[in-house]
Amino acid sequence: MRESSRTKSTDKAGESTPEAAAGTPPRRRQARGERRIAQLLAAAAGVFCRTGYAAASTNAIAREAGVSPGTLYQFFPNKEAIAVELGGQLLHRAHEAHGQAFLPENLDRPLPELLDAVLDPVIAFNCENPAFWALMHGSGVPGITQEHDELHTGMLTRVEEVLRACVTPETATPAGKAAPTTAELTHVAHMVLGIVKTSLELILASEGAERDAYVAELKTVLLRYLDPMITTPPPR
Amino acid sequence: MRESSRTKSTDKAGESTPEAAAGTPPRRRQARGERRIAQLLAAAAGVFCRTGYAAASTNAIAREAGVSPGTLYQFFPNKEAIAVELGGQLLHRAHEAHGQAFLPENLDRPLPELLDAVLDPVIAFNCENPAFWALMHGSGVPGITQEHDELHTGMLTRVEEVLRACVTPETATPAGKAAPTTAELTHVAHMVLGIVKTSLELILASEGAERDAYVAELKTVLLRYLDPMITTPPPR
Amino acid sequence: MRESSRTKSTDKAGESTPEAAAGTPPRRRQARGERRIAQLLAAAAGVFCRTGYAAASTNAIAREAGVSPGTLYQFFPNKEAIAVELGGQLLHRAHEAHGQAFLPENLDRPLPELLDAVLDPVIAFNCENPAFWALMHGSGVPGITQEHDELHTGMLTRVEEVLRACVTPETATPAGKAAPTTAELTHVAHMVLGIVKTSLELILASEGAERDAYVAELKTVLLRYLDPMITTPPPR
Amino acid sequence: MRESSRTKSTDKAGESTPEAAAGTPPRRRQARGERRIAQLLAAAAGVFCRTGYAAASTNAIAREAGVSPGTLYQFFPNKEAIAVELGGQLLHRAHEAHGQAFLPENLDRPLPELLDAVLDPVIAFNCENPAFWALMHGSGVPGITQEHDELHTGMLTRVEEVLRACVTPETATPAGKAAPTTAELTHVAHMVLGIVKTSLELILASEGAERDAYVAELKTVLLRYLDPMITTPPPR
DNA sequence: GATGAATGAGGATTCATTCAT
DNA sequence: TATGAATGAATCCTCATTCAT
Repeated sequence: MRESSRTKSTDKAGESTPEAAAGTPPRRRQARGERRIAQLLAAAAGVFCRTGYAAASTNAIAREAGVSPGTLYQFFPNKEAIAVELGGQLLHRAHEAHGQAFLPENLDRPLPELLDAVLDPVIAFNCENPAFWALMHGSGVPGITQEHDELHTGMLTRVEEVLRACVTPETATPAGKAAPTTAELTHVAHMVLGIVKTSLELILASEGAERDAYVAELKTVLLRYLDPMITTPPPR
Repeated sequence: MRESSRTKSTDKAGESTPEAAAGTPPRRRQARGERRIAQLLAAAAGVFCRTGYAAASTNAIAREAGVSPGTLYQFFPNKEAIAVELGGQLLHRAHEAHGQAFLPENLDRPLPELLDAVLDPVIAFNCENPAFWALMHGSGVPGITQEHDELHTGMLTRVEEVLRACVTPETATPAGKAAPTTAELTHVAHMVLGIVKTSLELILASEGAERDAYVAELKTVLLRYLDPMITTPPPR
Repeated sequence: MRESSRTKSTDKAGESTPEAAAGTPPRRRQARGERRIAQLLAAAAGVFCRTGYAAASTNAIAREAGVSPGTLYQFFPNKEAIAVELGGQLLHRAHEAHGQAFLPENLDRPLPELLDAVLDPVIAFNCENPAFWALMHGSGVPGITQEHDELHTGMLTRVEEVLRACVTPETATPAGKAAPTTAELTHVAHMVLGIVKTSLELILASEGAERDAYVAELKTVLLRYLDPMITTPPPR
Repeated sequence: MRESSRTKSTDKAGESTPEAAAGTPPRRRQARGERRIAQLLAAAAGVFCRTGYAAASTNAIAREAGVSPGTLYQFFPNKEAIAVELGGQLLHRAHEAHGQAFLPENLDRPLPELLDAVLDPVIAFNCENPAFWALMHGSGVPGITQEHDELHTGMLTRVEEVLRACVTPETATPAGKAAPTTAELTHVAHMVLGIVKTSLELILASEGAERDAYVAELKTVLLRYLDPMITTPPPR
């Protein structure tokens, strides 16, 4: 009964139009639709942000976008699809943002710099996309949850990689440190992400100097937490 | 549109019953009411736990409690009031459970012991009252939020007090540490609570040895975070 | 997500009421509900009759019953359930009505009388329950369709039985008639039912003398159709 | 609320085109329009067949036709008009197909032959145009109903004519038969059409040998029904 | 107090129909 | 003409809340 599936035909083949003469470009229609979709997604982001996914009504989203409910349903088969699409876009941007955070060259830098390099893009992204937060936590939408879990797992993996790289077994023991097991590393990675997450909440909820203070505090926490288990890279 | 309003003042001062002599029926009435309320709150706890506050319907709560919706409304003016009351009770139990955590004598003990003393009851309480978690986070309801904020503020205050006690200005500077400002203390307290909260999520989501590992990890994080700003109490 | 399932608890245990004193009969509530259900089914019958199942709106049914849409949904989980319940009741009555039509003693009577005996109750039932018609044909509801198919198959079987009884092979050939095969009998039964069905439409659409005329015409058709293949029972 | 209204008078008188000289473009236009209409009607036939009239959406028809909804409304003022036009065309084809059935010379042939002559084209037509069936029965739309009634009345009239021709009063009484009144004739015609209709359902639902069996059965029914009231034409 | 029926506004979704391009 | 976006009323259904008994 569902029709589902986004429109977004994007087939700008041009010449394939039936009974079209020659140089008649029958696009431009898509453009309006594309704009509407962006508009609707922006509206959805706002509403999700303010009320959360569950409490957000499609009518409210349509109203926020300045269109009728029917128009919304011309582009999205249901409320969930809006969240999925928006989530997908945000996730994509998140991946991009995080991509530059985990550059290999960062691994050689001392922990404070590494934290800056990794955290700053993540924080910036979340500050610029507050809807990301609203959608990812407690949307209850399978599609979103799954994709978010993938993102989360990805970050977990990357954090673990960084940790593993910084806690090389051979250099681990001068001061009698025991190299952590894989399970321990995973726990640490979970804790790190959790700390980042909870700090992000504080950061997003504040602004200006206070926000900066929380950013600094987050870095302090992680620095103090991780420093003892890290083999400071020798000065090159 | 929202009604809010506290409910059921629960002030069973006892003396107010006019025809009270010994074990008379009138007492029965109130006792039955108390029982109903407890029944309803227990049901609400279960439903909130399973579905979250927003998705929980009053009818579902009434059904879970084995009573009719009308009966529910005999004791609570609206859905919000249930959450508020439940939150209040959980808060109360939380205070009871945590009460011993913040005993003044703990303040004199070294940080690791203090952390044990404070965190263990908190963790135990949360493990035993999962509804507490469900209610406090993501209810989005003004009434709840307020109640939760009170709890949160209370804990914040206590944490701040502990911190302030451990970081007394006069003893602060031997190693050249600058005494933190009130604002800084508040930030730290927020961070500490956030870390506890996020760790609690990991703890509640795991069990057995893994749960223990996360508990240990939480303590490690806080220890390393707070240790540098604490004036180690001199051995008595 | 659906709750489904009729209410109709009907548990008039009486004494089982919690905290009930003694002779307090806590029924009577059911009575109102039962009445409402009947009311709603009657309203549904009317609306289905006028507009057909698909075009009938639940709001229209509720309005016809003089209640709010919510009330309707207190008793029926969805539109389909109304049709199923109504269909079930009508089917039940239909079975009752048809039950007396196919009494064994009718088989010995001459064809005209047998036709009277069988058709009159069927016709009467359909005239008194026009909703039956509306629901059974083209409702598209699986539950209904299935039950109706069962009814139809039942009637088919009974007609076949009657035919088989009246066309006994041993007496079949005095005039050179060949005994029909089972497949042929089935075809005949289908035709007979089809003729009844189509005539019923004409009968239901007319009234008074015209209706009687169509009834007579139906019997004429069947008489002439079936007579040649029937072994007239010898006068007792 | 209903719009009704016939559509697309299709009066391509030809002369009305101003700039018509020979094979000029203007003609093209109309030709294209004709093609579009045919396309749309074919699509509508398919959709009506699959889902029935009520459940068929104009968007679905447009999609099936490979055009946009706007285009559809360029040729038909509303959904009803599509059904009416399609019904009209089918009716037209039906008339063409049936035309030979009611040829005057058939009236002189003995009933079995007459039945063959009349029924075979009707059956063939319905087997080849299943949409006809879907449209005519259960559309519930005034416009359709009217159109269908016209068709039905037309067939009724023809059947009545045939009957009247075969049951001429003057030749009616040799065996003591009373000439039927007009009202009686109408009833008989209705019954005949009903029998054909119901048999057609069985025929359309089966295939191969079974279908043939039902065709034969239909003819048997009608033969036995009508034979007694027909004055067998004397051999010329 | 307790019950279960009653309410009605509100939410998601559909679809015939219109409009700008 | 053709397109696809836009509309909005109408549909089914839910649920917090109230009411009669």
